[in-house]
Amino acid sequence: MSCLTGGGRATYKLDLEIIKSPSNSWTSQSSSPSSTLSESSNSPIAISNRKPRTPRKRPNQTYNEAAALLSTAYPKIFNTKHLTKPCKFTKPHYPFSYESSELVVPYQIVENSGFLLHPPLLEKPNCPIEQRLMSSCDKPCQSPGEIDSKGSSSLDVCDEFQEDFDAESILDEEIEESVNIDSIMGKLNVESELLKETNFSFSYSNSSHHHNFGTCYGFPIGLGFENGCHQYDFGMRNGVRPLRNVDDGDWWRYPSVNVIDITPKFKPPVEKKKKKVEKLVELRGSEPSSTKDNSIIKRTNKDNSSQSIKEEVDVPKPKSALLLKLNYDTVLNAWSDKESPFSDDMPGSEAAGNDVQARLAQIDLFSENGGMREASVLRYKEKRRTRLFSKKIRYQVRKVNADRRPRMKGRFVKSPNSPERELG
DNA sequence: TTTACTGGTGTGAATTACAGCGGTA
DNA sequence: GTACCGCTGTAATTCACACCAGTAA
Repeated sequence: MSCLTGGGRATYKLDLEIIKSPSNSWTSQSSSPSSTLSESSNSPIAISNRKPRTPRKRPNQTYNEAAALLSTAYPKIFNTKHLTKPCKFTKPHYPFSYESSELVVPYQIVENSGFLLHPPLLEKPNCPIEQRLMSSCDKPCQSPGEIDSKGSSSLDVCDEFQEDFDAESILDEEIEESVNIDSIMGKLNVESELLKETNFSFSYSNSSHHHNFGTCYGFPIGLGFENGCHQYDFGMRNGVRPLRNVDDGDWWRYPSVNVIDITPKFKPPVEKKKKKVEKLVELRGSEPSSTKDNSIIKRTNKDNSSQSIKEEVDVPKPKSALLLKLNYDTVLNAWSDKESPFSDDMPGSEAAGNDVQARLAQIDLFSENGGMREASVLRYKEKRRTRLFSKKIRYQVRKVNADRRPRMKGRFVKSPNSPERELG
């Protein structure tokens, strides 16, 4: 290596290029077509008819360009000063993977979108459900890095990820927070009209909006659980999800239930052709009965009250007896006197952190009001508050010495004041 | 006397993005 | 002829780790 360094940096690089290229083959200095020439076997002068490859964009370049474009077009909304270095893309998780039991609902984009979720942008969308569905349905290939807020608000997630991203911690978070009952308790304002022919169209209506949506993965919704006068429908993970019966204030920040875990798994179709044939048959033969055969639950909520009127055309009866029974009133009562676990001030809050132990001591773990859960949440918060991601320096003096030590290409070299040199 | 530790850089493995190609409808 | 899809190969990028000398433990 040292013998190649004669002519300075440029020569050094050129020599390396020549060495790395196959012998007797002339490679152009442009980076792209080398493979084309090398493929042309023996002839040293091989002319390729292939169209030269277009310059490749760097990863995240498209993202950055889009961000710049958006900031140019809408400087008030997309502020480039919040544009942080995008995180490395992770493998997209496929929401309907049948083996997956992950508790993620991919409707929020966190990674690589720091500026997109920055507080100025977090305005209430005009069309709530559309917003959700667009992130889940209209993007068949999940944007990498999409994660679910899973128990924390959008703002929390945003801050969390801007501060530090730790998959293990997220896993811990999900485990420790366990089942998100709170999201299950949401009361629905969803009116779903399903299954016209083979398409599932989701519709939603409240006092001011009514939206229809097209096919979304083609999964029927209507699976739910009953409790007293309520019947709860579970939207599919990428479809319509339960909405809280709250005022329009923060509904879009709330987490949702992962329906995959409570939905009977069924196998994907084996053959596309067969499916198409069945589809045609169904279209031709069973149009009148399609609305009867499929579960359709109409739910209207005109007065926005908790007692939503239910028009049940045909009660869904899941074949498998996987039905979640939830004592809604009891859960509500249990949580009524507790503040939301997601509304705390996170890392910076020293007072809250110092208070954790005291609060833990006061919690009756075996009370019927969920003391175990509160303790678990507090432990988790304390753990998250005190976790370290940076390198821990155990000996500060060694750091000082290392900083003073001379280096050559990052490696320590003998200092001019070393005893050996003095002796020599 | 031995060993662990300290930080910046180089390097190879791993990962990701994407153009190009062939097959099919 | 065209569009779509899946596969393959390559370039670009990220990541983890070794390396080095001096010194405290």
